[in-house]
Amino acid sequence: MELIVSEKYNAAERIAGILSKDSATREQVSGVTVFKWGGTYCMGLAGHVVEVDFPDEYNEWGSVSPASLIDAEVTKRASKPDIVAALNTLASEADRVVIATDYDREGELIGKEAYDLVRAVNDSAPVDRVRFSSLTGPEVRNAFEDPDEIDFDLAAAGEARQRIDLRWGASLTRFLTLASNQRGDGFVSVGRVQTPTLKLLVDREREIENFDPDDYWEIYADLGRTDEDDSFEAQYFYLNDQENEAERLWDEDAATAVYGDVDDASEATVERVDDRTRTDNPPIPFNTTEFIKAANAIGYDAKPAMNVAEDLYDDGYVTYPRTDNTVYPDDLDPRALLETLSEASPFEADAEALLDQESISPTAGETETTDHPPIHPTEDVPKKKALKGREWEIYELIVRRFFATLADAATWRKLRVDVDVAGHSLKANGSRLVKPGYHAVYPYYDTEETTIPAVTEGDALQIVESRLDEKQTRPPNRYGQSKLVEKMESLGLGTKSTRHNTIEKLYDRDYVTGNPPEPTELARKVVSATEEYGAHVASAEMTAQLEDDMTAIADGGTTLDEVTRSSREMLEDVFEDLQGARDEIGELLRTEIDESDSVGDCPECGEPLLPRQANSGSRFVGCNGYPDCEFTLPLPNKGRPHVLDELCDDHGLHHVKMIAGSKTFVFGCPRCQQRDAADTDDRVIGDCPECHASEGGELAIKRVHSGSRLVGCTRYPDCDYSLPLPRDGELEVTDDVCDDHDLPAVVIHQEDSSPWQLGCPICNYENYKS
DNA sequence: GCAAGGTC
Repeated sequence: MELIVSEKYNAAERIAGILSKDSATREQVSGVTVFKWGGTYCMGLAGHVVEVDFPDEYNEWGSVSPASLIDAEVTKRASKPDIVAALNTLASEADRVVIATDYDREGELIGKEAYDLVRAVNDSAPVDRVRFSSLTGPEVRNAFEDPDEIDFDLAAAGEARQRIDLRWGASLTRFLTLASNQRGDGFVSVGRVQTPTLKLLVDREREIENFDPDDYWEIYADLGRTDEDDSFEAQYFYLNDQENEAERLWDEDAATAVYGDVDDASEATVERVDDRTRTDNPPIPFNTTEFIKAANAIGYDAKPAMNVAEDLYDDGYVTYPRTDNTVYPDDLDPRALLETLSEASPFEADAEALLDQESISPTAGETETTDHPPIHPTEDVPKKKALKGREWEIYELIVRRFFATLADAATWRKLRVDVDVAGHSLKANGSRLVKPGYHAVYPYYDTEETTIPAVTEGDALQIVESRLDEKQTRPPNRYGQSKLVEKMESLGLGTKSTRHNTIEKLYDRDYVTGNPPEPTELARKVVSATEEYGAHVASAEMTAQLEDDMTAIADGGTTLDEVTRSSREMLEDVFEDLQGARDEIGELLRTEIDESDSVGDCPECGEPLLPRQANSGSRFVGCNGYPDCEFTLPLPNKGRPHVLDELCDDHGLHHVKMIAGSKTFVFGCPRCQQRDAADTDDRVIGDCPECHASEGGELAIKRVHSGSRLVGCTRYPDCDYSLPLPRDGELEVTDDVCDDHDLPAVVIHQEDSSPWQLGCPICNYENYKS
């Protein structure tokens, strides 16, 4: 039996289809769907199915020093047990195995991991490697006709990255977390990619804060021939020391002097008219970064944009969305694809217009890779109704980008008019789109025109109005998500598959808030601490050096052991500095965490109250003075607590929100909640329909630990009969008793709305269910 | 409870 192993399910399906001429059938092996034809099985992995980790005895953060991770053994364990089990089952029976993972470094490593799993159960079957850069018939058949071997050096390069990232990330994260006394999920996370990315944001924020604005002046005049309708705006300019044109005047006296002359004048003379055309070339094909950039421009954040693209890929409508490639492969036939799209609404007209062009020659970017093509639509075109609104919007963007890369260039007419006013020069620029070219099929760019009337040299124009604008230089903008992705790419931080996830991680770790992402106090402190004591991990240089080392390993110039050894020596040096400054670092991180996360002051000792998590997992608000002060307040266990700005009038404490995806809710003031929970304590309203007859259980209104309310049996947990109640609003139990269930009607009084007649809790629940 | 990289 022969076994083919690919990187993912979709690729396995395609390979099986191509090699079996669509005769392959599906089969379940250890709960995994695989493909079978003749004597061949083909299965897909899910990327890495094993992951690096330290042995179990290193799991205990409290009893193992972070520095001991520097020399700890790094092992591999199955992270996708069912897929590993399926691979084991098939590999043990195989006479030959073919590794068909993606054609890139990480694919080589994933293939080598599969090889190791195969060898563990089968030491004799030959293991070949095939490489193809697109999942098309000719490419795939060619690769299988001429198989190659696994490149163990290339895989070792990937393994070096895994080990170095784990050792640096885990040891430093534990060190900073323990030094700052963080518990629960409030850990202080550090890594080769996330920390330099965070530093980009923090550095920019520092620039913005330290920015010292300068005053400057600009002078404008509205010029016209006969009436104001015809007027256009011209701006004063001069040649500076470097003989370049400049518009900004830095000296107020000079500005006022020039403005005085312009304001006094009544006429301008046209000195020069420059009329030229400019070619506006169509954009390059979508790689992941270009796609995220374009999706950003129509309102999608990086991660949601990728999620939608991945869904479209899974449905077969677009090609693989994680790619660095900006050059269409030779086997893509744009004309054939256009013809398919020309039969699909609403693309008919645009596709046909492109087919009518004299020639169809796609644009190309600078990066050409071997793993996947640029993102483009497939031959399988969905109907608009078959997609959700967001999916269609992204799908249309991808289709139109494909169109744009095949379309002709646009042409702009650029008109520049220079005039003289009292010996000063002013200029006006007009632009008109004379040939829309690719803009006709790709309407996402700004094509606003500025018209200026036709004037000729020597014309005299009236000065309708003039202005002296006082302005100030402005700090740079924060990085938006797409700018950040671009910046990460240019620095080599992360990969096409991870950059959007890294940004998401910064939000999860409370390092950034808002959009564009703004670094929090904690983020600044973490960056400061790592810059000072663990410099290497805060700098993009670490990645650059790792890339060089990986290239050397792949080329055989050095070895995995050599590279990881010298990396460990560096990490040891970092830890020598860190250990000496442990208290300082702890103090630095702790004070800031207190300020940004504090619920308020402890009523018993005045220290800050902080959201905490006990070792049991239960959440509470605890006093920073612990163990000297043991004051606590309960919190729900569902979700992560987030301290809001809003303050409680009664207790002066901040309201707390519990972040739990779609179940996110505002818990409110923890002290009020504790008081209300005590007030509503088990008000009995009737008999339990489940167990009153046999055990005497009664129904009572309860507020449970999570903060929500319910009607439940007093014999809980022996009887778990319960009925839901709304979380918010004051509860009134009326004298109105339900004939069917012998329970009183309940009314909910909410602020800003009329009372909600809930009625008998059982009737209410039955209505709600139906 | 740690990283980054795959993919779902």
